[in-house]
Amino acid sequence: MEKALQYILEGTLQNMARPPLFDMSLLLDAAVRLAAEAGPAGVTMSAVAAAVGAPSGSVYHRFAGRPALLAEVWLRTVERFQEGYFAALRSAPDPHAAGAAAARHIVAWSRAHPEEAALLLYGARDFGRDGWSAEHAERADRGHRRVRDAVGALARDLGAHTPQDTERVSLAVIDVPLSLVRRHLRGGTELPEHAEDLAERCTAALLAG
Amino acid sequence: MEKALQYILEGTLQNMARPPLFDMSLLLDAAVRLAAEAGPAGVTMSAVAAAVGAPSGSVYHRFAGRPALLAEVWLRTVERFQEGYFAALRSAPDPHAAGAAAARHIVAWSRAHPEEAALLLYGARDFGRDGWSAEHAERADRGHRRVRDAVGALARDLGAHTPQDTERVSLAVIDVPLSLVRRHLRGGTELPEHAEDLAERCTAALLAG
DNA sequence: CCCCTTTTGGAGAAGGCCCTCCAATACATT
DNA sequence: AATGTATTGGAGGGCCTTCTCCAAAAGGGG
Repeated sequence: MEKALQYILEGTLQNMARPPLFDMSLLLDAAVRLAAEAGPAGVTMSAVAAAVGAPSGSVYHRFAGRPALLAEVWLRTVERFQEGYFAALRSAPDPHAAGAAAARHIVAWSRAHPEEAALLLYGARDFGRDGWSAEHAERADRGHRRVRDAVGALARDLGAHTPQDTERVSLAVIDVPLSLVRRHLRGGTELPEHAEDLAERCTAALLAG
Repeated sequence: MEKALQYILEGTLQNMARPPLFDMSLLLDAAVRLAAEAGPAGVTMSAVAAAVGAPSGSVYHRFAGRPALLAEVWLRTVERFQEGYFAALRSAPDPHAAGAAAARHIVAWSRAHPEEAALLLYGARDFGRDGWSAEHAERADRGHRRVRDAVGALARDLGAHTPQDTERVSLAVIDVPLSLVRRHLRGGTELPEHAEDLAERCTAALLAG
């Protein structure tokens, strides 16, 4: 009865069907693992299937093709990250405090989700963005705009006037913390305990200077 | 006669042979172009051959295989970049001035060599470093150590004591300027005129703070 | 117990890529 | 002109990947 309700909510009226053994999130989890290990090139349809023990048909049942799979794994990761990132950016009325929270969030989230963070260090282009469907491209654009607007608002709160000022704020609250993460993830070492402190300090220096 | 001298200097004694139509640097140039367009995955042996109109045999005559080609294109690019980078780091006795020069060099070099700069935004791992020969791995290690030592020396001149201080200096003179380049190269826009100024300013803020 | 639907399980075609191999070639020297 | 050598030019095998297709399976609802 509860299952039925769930199916109705999802739009599946009529009769019930065989429950999935390999659902979308399971396949995406495997794709994340593969991408973290060997980069986007390692995310092949057959590798994902093999990673979860599924036949290739099941992968194609969930995703229209490799471009769709790459788009979904990239977008899910970015959107999961952004969820907390926007919250951090709005966590304080003082823009300096908000910037510090944003910087800490990037480092803390990457420490908690190292494999997904490894994905963020690539770009949508590396995940075949040029071949994505219009819907996937639109999702990516929407996320991109949201970040741009949020950082732009922060820059205004900080008294930024020129495009250079805005770019400096972007570097401070996005690129510098990400660089810190990249430095350790690429080096194979874990993020040290003080990484959040260092990120916050660098961000503050950039916002001030 | 001059050719003979050149051959002798290169160690080719004995008889002269057919001059190459597709030499190593020509093939590497094509590989750089391909990597800038489609990432390391786009650098296939057949794509490089097709890009210069050579038969695949000529590519294999120069490179033992795809891992060797990827290693050479990566190492040549990194070493070309480092050449000027070390000079900039040593261009002034004052460490703040040296850091500023280093930051400006990263941006200026990337503007002058956008395709090679696009390579630098990846990592050796993306170019298959795990499968490189011992010689190629050693070349990569040597370059890595030289950078580490040079930045470490700069950090000492700046009075850095803790590992965090050194890491902050690395961020200032390497990662922040690179992030600025990445931001524009990935966005498809050219580096603006003021990019060097912005990089220098950000680096100075990080070195101070 | 039967029905309906989704999902599984896997075979196989098509195409791309890595790499090998070898005869033909072109050229500086003698 | 003859020689010796590095290089070209390209055919082809083996492997991996993407993608299609379809019969069999599985399970909730009537």
